[in-house]
Amino acid sequence: MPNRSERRSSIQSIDRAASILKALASGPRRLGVSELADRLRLARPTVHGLLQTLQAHGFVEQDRHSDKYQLGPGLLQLGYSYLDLNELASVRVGVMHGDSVVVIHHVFRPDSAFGVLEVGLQLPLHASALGKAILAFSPGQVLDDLLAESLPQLTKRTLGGAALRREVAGIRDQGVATERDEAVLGESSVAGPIFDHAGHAVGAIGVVDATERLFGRSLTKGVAAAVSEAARGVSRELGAARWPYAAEA
Amino acid sequence: MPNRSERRSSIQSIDRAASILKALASGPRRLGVSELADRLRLARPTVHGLLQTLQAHGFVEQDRHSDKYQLGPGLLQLGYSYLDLNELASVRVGVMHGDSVVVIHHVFRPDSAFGVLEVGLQLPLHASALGKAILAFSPGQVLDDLLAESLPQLTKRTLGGAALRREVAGIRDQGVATERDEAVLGESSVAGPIFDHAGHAVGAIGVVDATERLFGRSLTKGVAAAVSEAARGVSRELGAARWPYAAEA
DNA sequence: ACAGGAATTCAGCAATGCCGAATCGTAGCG
DNA sequence: CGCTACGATTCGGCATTGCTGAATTCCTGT
Repeated sequence: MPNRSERRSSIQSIDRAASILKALASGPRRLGVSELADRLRLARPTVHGLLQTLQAHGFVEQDRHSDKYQLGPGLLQLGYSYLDLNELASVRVGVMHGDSVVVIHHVFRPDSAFGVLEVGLQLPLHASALGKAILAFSPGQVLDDLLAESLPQLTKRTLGGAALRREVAGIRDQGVATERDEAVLGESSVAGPIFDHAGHAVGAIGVVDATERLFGRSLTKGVAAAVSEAARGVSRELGAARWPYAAEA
Repeated sequence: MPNRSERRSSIQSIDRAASILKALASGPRRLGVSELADRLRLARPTVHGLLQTLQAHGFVEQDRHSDKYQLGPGLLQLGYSYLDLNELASVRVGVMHGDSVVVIHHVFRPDSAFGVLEVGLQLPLHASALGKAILAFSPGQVLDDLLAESLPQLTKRTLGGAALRREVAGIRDQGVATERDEAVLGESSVAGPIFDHAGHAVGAIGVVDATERLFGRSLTKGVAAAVSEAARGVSRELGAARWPYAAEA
C-alpha cells in the first residue's frame, strides 16, 4: 500500500475519535469526559468536542443519569450494513449432535440459491465448516471417536481421516474453518467456533455459499473477518473470556 | 442539550468521516474515491485522506481488484460492543405458532437470571413483546381469531381483548412492542417484528430482562434502539425493503 | 450553604486538514 | 505495443479548523 508523505500519516481527529470509540468498546463501557481524557491523554474540552460530534451521528450517546458516555446505536447499523455488504448468502449457527452438526439458526435471503429454511438440518462434522470448527475446539477424544468409524466420502474433495486431523490442527491456529466442495460440489462454507463461559466449544457460526462466490481465487478477507467477528461476538454473549479458546487435550 | 458556540457546532472531519461511512452503508456498497467525492461534494484528496485514516482503524477496507472502498470489520466489533454494552440479559427470536410464539433462537449469558436455553419455549402471543410485535404486523384476521377466544390472565397486568387491540395499534405506529410484567411478575420484554421480502411479519426479535433493569423509570432509549436495529437488520437479511412494514388489513 | 469535582463554554492561537496541481497506475482500444 | 483516458494517490502551501488553558456552569455530597 502506498505510503503517505512523511509529515502526516493520518488525520488526528479521526484517530482520536476512533480511540474514544475503542475505549468505550473495552473495559468499563460507560466513561465520563474526564476519564476518557485521562486514558487518552487529551484535554477535556478536546474529548468533549469529539464526543459531541460522535453523538450527533449516533455513534455515542450520553447516559442522562450519570453524564457518562457510551457507544450508540448508529454503530450497530453500520455493523449490520457491513454484514449485508458481504452479501452472505446464508448464515448458519449449528451445535454438535453425535456425528453431525445440527443447524439451530439460519438467516437466509430469498434471492440466493440457498433460500430454504434449514433449521434442523444435519450436516456431517467432517465435511462442513461448522463441524470442523467445533471439532477443532473440542476434547481430542471427540475427533478420535469420529475417526474410529469410516467417514462417508461425499465428493472427491471430502477429507479422509488423516487429512481431517491435519486440517483440524490448522483450524486451532487460525480460528476459522473452511470447507470447499467437500459435502456438495459447488457449495462451500466458512465458520468459527462459539465458546461458552467455561471455554467449551458449544457450537459454531458460519456462512455457506456457492464456491465461486465464497472463494473466487482465494477466500475473501471480508468473509473470514466477518465470520471471526460474529463468532467472537456470540462467544462473548455466552461469557467466553477470549476467542478462540485453545482446545483441551 | 447545551449548544456549542455559534461559530462551530461540530468537528468537520468527524462529520465528513461519518458521511463517508453512511454513504457506504447505503446504496451501492462499494464506492471509489471519485464517486464519494462527487456524492459528498468534497475534493478527491480530502476523501482519500479520510479513507486512509478510516482504513487504518478497520472501519473501511479497500477492495484490491476494483480499488473501491467498502465498510470494514472494525464496525462490526463496535456494533457488537454496543449490544454487549446494554448487558441484554437474553435475546430471543420467535415465530408465531397458533396462539403462541415459539422461541427459535436464544442468546443468553450465564450470569443472568435467564441463563437457561429457551429454544422451543412457547410464549403467549398476547402477553409477550415478541407476540405483540408479530400481531401488530399480521393480517387483522389473526388478531380477530385470537380475541375470539378468552385470553388467559397470567398476572394482574395481563391485557384483556380491548386493551390488547389498542396496544397493538400503537405498536404499528412505533414499531417496537413492550411487555411489562404481563406474563411473569418481575419479568418484562421488548421486541420488534421481522419482515420477509414480501413484507410479511415472519417473526420477531427482542430482549427479556428483569422489569427494573429493563424499565427503571422508563424504557431506556438504548434498548429500544438496539431492538429496532436488530429487527431492521434481520429483516434486511430476509429481503424486506423497509422497516417496519405497514400491516395488511 | 458551601466545597469539590466533573462537564461544558469561550476565545485565541497555531497546527492540522484541506485542496489545486501534478503525478502515478492501470485498463481499454487501435 | 503505444497511446489515451480515467481514477487513485502524492505533494506542498495556505488558512481554516481543531485544540486547549482558563473560566464558568452544574450537580452532588457533607
